[in-house]
Amino acid sequence: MALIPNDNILDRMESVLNVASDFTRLKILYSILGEAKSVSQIAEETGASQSLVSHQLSVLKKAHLVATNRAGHKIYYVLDDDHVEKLLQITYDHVTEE
Amino acid sequence: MALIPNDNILDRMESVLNVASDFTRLKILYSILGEAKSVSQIAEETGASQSLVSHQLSVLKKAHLVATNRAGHKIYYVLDDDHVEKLLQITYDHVTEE
DNA sequence: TGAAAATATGAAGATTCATTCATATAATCT
DNA sequence: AGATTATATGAATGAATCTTCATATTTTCA
Repeated sequence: MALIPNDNILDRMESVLNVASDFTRLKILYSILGEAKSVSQIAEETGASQSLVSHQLSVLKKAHLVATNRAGHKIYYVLDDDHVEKLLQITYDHVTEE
Repeated sequence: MALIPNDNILDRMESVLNVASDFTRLKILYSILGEAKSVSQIAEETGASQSLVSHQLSVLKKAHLVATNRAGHKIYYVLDDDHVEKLLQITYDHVTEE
């Protein structure tokens, strides 16, 4: 009964979900959930290479899923807003419940 | 600070999000949100071809985002559970709020 | 200024995937 | 059984994308 959103909104929804739907990027998002981390910290914690983490962070940033704070020559990444954490939580619930 | 879920859970999360992250499939999900619809009804409402809708419904069903009820020679599709509707709502909110 | 540390970027290969077209299966009705 | 309606499936193609390797940029400090 709900109306289908217009194409512009669907395109943006597709983009957000698509960016979230990757093993490495999910690991990165969980890595910085609740605590800002630098690129090298993220690489170490996720086990992914520096180059891969940097590439994927730029994808996440373009899609506004993460944001940055510069401190010296380190760059700290954080989740962009609460929606991202909620998205992770609901997806987690969906795959773990029953 | 949150622990990164194990690889098995991340794989399943990636799969759910990936399946949701497609223009046609998003249209289909909204089409059956709140009301079961047959394949032909979905095709008409979304403007996608019968073949494409059938292909994408099978993708959605394999990922447990939709479920089916047979009635005569029509097959009615519904959202699998509440998480799917919540996933749509949060993603919608993320792209429309500011 | 030069070296070192931290991050970003470009190219390339391999894989995945959305869509279309044609055809097959399944169920209903006469 | 045959015709019709509803849905599913297989092959093929073109486009998108994840990852690695090599290199570039940026910032700090001696």
